[in-house]
Amino acid sequence: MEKHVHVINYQKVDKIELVDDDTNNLLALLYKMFADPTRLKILQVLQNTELNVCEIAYLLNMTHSAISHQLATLKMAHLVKSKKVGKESYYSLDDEHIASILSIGKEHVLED
Amino acid sequence: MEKHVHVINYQKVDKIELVDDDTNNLLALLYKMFADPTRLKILQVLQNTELNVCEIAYLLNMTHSAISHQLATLKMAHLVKSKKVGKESYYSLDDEHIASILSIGKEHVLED
DNA sequence: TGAATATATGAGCAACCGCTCATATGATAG
DNA sequence: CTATCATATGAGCGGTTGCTCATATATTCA
Repeated sequence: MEKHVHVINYQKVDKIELVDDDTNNLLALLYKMFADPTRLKILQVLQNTELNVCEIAYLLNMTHSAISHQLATLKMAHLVKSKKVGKESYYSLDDEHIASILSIGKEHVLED
Repeated sequence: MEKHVHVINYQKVDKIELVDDDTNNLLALLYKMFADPTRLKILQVLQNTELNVCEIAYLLNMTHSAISHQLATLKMAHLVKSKKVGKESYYSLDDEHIASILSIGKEHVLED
């Protein structure tokens, strides 16, 4: 870290409170789930209805393996949940904030 | 892509419309800006007031270079803007959706 | 002009990420 | 049981990212 005297307005700056690091890392982890086109598409198609791995792979035109990996990631982040029905696993959204986050993002993207 | 016959409910699935890829990639790019703890902190401190590079580096306890790089990234994504005042560059938020996205994320993180 | 300060920027590197491929697990049907 | 299908999972590889370090640019002041 540098040791110079800098142009810092301490009166202004020292009033600013930072979110604690743990919360911040969790936040970053959450947004990271939305930061990949594949995961975004998965979350989008699950907004309509629950789907199994085959159906998602078919919709996104990707391998089952790739989809399964991403679903595991999304599940760890508590954004989707799954239920077994026979051989298939049906996935659905597990968070009521997902739709809000997606729609605010879309507002930003579409207004340029 | 696999060639098997899968358990796909086409009646259900073929009704689902995907967002076009360009929009989707832009969306992912936007969320990527929130997916890093350093950038998150920068956006958080700028919610209070405009700040120069030194002030942000001081608040986050990081080098000026690291902060400057991240600010350039955030500027490219149109999330912050800057104005020159003498030797200093003052950065501020450049998007009214940032606060919304941050607060919804916080709701998700804090309710576990 | 020259020194000092504030910021920007390029190169480089370790760590991470998203895919593929191979393989394992688990369920159902014969 | 065995074969098959659906999914899960581990290893590994190429591309990306976020930092550091060195350097460049820009502004102010003596």
